[in-house]
Amino acid sequence: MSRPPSSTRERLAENTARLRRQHILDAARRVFAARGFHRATIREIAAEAGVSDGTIYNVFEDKLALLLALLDPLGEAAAPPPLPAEADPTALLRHLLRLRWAALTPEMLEALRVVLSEALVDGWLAECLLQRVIAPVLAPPEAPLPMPPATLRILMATVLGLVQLRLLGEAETTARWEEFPDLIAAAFLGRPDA
Amino acid sequence: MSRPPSSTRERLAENTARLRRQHILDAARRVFAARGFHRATIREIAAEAGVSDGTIYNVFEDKLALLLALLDPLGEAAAPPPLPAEADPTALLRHLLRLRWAALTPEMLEALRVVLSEALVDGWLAECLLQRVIAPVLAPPEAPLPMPPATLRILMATVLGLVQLRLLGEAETTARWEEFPDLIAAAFLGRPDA
Amino acid sequence: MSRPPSSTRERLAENTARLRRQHILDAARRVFAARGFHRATIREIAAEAGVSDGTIYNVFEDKLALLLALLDPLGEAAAPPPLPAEADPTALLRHLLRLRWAALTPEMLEALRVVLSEALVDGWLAECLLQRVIAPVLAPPEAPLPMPPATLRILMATVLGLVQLRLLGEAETTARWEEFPDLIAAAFLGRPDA
Amino acid sequence: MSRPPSSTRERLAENTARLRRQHILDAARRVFAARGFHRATIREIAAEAGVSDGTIYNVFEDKLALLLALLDPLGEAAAPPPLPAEADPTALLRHLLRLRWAALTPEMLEALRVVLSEALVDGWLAECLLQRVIAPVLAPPEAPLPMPPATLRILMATVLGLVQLRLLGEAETTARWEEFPDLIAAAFLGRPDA
DNA sequence: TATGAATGAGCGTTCATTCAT
DNA sequence: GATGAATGAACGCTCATTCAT
Repeated sequence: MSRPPSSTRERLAENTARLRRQHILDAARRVFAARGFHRATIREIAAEAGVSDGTIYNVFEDKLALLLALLDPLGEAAAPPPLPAEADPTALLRHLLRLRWAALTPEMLEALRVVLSEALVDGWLAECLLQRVIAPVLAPPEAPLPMPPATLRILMATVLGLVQLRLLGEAETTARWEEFPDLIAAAFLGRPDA
Repeated sequence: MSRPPSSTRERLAENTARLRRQHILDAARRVFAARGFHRATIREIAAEAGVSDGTIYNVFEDKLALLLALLDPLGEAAAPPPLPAEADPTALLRHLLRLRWAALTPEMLEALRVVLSEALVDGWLAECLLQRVIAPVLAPPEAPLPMPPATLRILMATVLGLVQLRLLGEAETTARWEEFPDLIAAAFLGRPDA
Repeated sequence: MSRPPSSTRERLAENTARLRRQHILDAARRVFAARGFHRATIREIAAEAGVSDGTIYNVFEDKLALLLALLDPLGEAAAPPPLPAEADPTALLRHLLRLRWAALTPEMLEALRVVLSEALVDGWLAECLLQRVIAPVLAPPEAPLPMPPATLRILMATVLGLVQLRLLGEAETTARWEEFPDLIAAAFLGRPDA
Repeated sequence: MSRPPSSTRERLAENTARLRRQHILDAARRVFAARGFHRATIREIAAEAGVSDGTIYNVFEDKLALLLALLDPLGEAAAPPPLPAEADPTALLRHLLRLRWAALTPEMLEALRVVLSEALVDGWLAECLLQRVIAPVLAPPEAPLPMPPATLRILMATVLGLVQLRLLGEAETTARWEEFPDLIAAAFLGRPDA
């Protein structure tokens, strides 16, 4: 009855579906971050996304699936991009930290807020978080900066803890957020002049 | 039945009340830690404490008040005990960290689990946590180890992040938990040969 | 603070609980019979019973438990009372059928309506119905009237079918309801003068 | 693309429509029988029929119309076929019952399962069932076997009750299903020596 | 005409809180 | 005080039905 050949039509529908999915997911991330996983209601998320309750269930299995879907971009952020051939370990660490910092967009922080919150009291989600987000950082396929496991944990903990302080709204942490990559690198390896 | 309450009886009643309050609070901490604040029900907590639902409301305003009450021992732990007159900054930092570690009893970790989880998504609780627990550490009345604010945040974040990793069940962090005070001190100030 | 010793108080509470349970069950039977199991809502039943939704769940596990509880009086009705020492098989059969008929009170018919309706499309409920209601009739501990199994089924089916016709509102069946015990007995064994 | 519809094409389309209708109805019967009217979803029926949800609504008004449509073949089965000129009433009754039994195909039993289930709790459907299926049996245009109305009800009830016992899964009834026409005839009219 | 995503009313159920005893 | 049954608002989720394509 209409012109477009099925493959075009199909691709259009697929695209629409992907957009709708992302649209709902964005709404979920915002509402979850603002209210927490349990206080957020499906109706709120649906309203934020401009769809009806039922539509969410056409795309996601249930409320928990919305939360799990927020993990995906977190995992992708763990992939180490470029990789400069730096000689100086401090400069290399600083570079790596800046990359991490660049990945910590407001959206990412919103997602982390709710995922961390829930993972603290949900063992299964904690495991997902560890395997899909934290493990790739702790054991990268080709670590450019060799480091003993415990030190790696300490470094990871520092980043994680600063994210936490910022999410809690600690004033100084928020105000000087951009300085931390350099400061951490200096605190850990640096101070050649100290 | 008898009117004139003796002071002994009053003191007894007061003691009983305090005990009951602590008893309920212990139960709340355990149940909150095991199930999370929202999944935990007043009924579960009452059962764990061996009292009836209504009794909890004789002692606490509402469910949130139970959570807030868990903050108190956290705040007390921030008070810096003894204080040795150490000359070596690394040894001093190590000592301070060991004190923190000693304060992180299983009960404290249980309380942190639920308080951190909820504070991430409840601004008001986050503020309470910052003022009553984190601020005392970040700006101790008499800092024995002078440190710029940002560095203090980094140190705090490292501890907080390790607590988080442990609460998430990260294997290596849990296994080597006791080593971290020394490792952190070494990572931050150590390297006498660097 | 009050007079009645605990055993009296307990007995009172127990009695109240039993009454409330029966009250809710009566309401459920009426609403289920009028609307069917699935169309009936917990809210309707609660309103009919004059309690709130939640109260029903203090007494019954879930909606299905209300339906299952309707089976109990049906099972009790199967117990064969007195037992006259009749010589004439037709008279004995007539007597047994009259007993069955007497058990088919309006309340019993309401319960049968919804239980039969649901058992037809729910294998598990059908099994419950067979074991708890139908089996005791088909294989009574001491059958006063020896009968081959197939004949017993036919007799049972006749009763069941008449109940069904009446529940469907078949006019003639409803109008002459009271005559059926005698008519069935005559049709099966009787006609000494035919 | 071409306007003038040939009568052949029209007939083809009509045939297709009839086939699709029957196809959907078969699927509905199977799904209704397996899950019950209310538990069955339009989506399940559509999947079973291999069409989409919307297509069902092109053919049937709504979900209830699917159930009503299941009544039609039940009514047709009531039409008395051949009719042998038997002299012996028992043989005649046996013959009639065998005809009924032959009509009780698995498909017919599936339809009866859901129609009886729903008619028990839906007065309007019960009326349809009585008028279109039961009445033709109770008052056949030319009754070959004269019988008083109450006896006719008893006979009908016996058949209906056996169908019910079988649908409930009563083991003996299912196992000896084929014997019942003869057994009923014998029980009602038999016993030449009585 | 066939499709299947969108809709949203309405369901069963939970649980913090109250209050008569 | 202590109790625990009663409450009812609010939740996650379902699914008959519609309608743009």
